[in-house]
Amino acid sequence: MRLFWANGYEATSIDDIVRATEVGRSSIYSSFGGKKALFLACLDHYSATIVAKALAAVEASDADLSAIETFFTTHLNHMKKAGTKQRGCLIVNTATELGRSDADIFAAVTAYQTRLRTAFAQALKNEFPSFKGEHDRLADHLVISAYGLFAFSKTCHDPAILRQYVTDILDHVRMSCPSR
Amino acid sequence: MRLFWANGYEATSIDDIVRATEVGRSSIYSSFGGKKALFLACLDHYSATIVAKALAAVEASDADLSAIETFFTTHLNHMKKAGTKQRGCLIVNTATELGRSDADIFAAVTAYQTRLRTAFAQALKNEFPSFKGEHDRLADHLVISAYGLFAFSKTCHDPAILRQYVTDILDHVRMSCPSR
DNA sequence: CTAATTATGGAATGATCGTTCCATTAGCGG
DNA sequence: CCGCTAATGGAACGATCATTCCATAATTAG
Repeated sequence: MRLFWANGYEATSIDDIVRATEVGRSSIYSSFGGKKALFLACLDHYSATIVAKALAAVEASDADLSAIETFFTTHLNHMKKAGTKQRGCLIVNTATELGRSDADIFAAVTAYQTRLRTAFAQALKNEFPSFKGEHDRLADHLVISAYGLFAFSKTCHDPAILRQYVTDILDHVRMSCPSR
Repeated sequence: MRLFWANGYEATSIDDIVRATEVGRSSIYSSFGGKKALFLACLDHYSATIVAKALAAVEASDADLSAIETFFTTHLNHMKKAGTKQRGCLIVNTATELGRSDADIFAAVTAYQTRLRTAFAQALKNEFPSFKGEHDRLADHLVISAYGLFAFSKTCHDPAILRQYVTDILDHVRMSCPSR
């Protein structure tokens, strides 16, 4: 998964994976069936581990705006630790690299988008119960902003710029809410 | 250029280019030297044509906020026309696919980022002359938002969502300015 | 018109791609 | 301990990758 995450789908070969792990080619093909199936399994595993951890607070039943803030700052910390070797987000990388060229991969990416959007929308509903009908719109805004943060961080990991962007997003959400 | 734009660097082979154009392999290698050099030339050409056209209003000496709006809505129209075959932005695609793995390509991507940021900052200075010191911060915000819009549009081209996002960004800029 | 130079189509090269095959090994029920 | 099934290491396959080479065609100079 780390190789796909760092280098992308096309740039990662089965040989790379065999070299990086202790498992042989035969085992990979008997377990997964092929490169695309292996990649789909990596997307699933990424969603079940990395995404699940990052979204844990947001997907909690009592999530509020601070949970959304946690989601973004969690990734800011990851980026700060990664230094010059930024991997961004595997799903966002996949979305921009492969787009809709493969139906199965596209479905996995869309599932991630929906998961993110749903979690954000629910947290916004908890935080701003009276803000009827605008939760989904704001959730979309947050999803696209997350895409921007991940894509941008692949080539610029200046913590000041990234942190400022997250602050701006959250300010924008607060400014859009009815309590102001 | 269109092939790199639509399919990415790794997924585009020299054979693909030979097949798609009327020019032979030999001519490509004698003119450019290799795949990477050809790709760098495509990045330059993209910047000189597509980016130049999209940024024309923003890079004008009298650019203001409406010029920035034009930049975003121009791309919204391109996306609407492209339908299900979204290419996004060649530079953003390159940034997320290759990141910092190649120094020359990274330099080209960084040049684009700087160009975008500088143009946005100047337009903001024209629009809000008294908004001292915050132009660069807002310009960074717009650059990352553009990245998000391009990356997101590769897998979701719902015009309503994309247009709403652009509207939200511009509202956010206006809300951040001192005239309110 | 001819000779020298440049440009180009297309075959050939070695490397690497994803995938398959097989011979060997390991695990295990009897 | 034996025989069977499952797992695995590694060679081999055809396809395709980026690149090079060469023989020919086009162009230009004299």
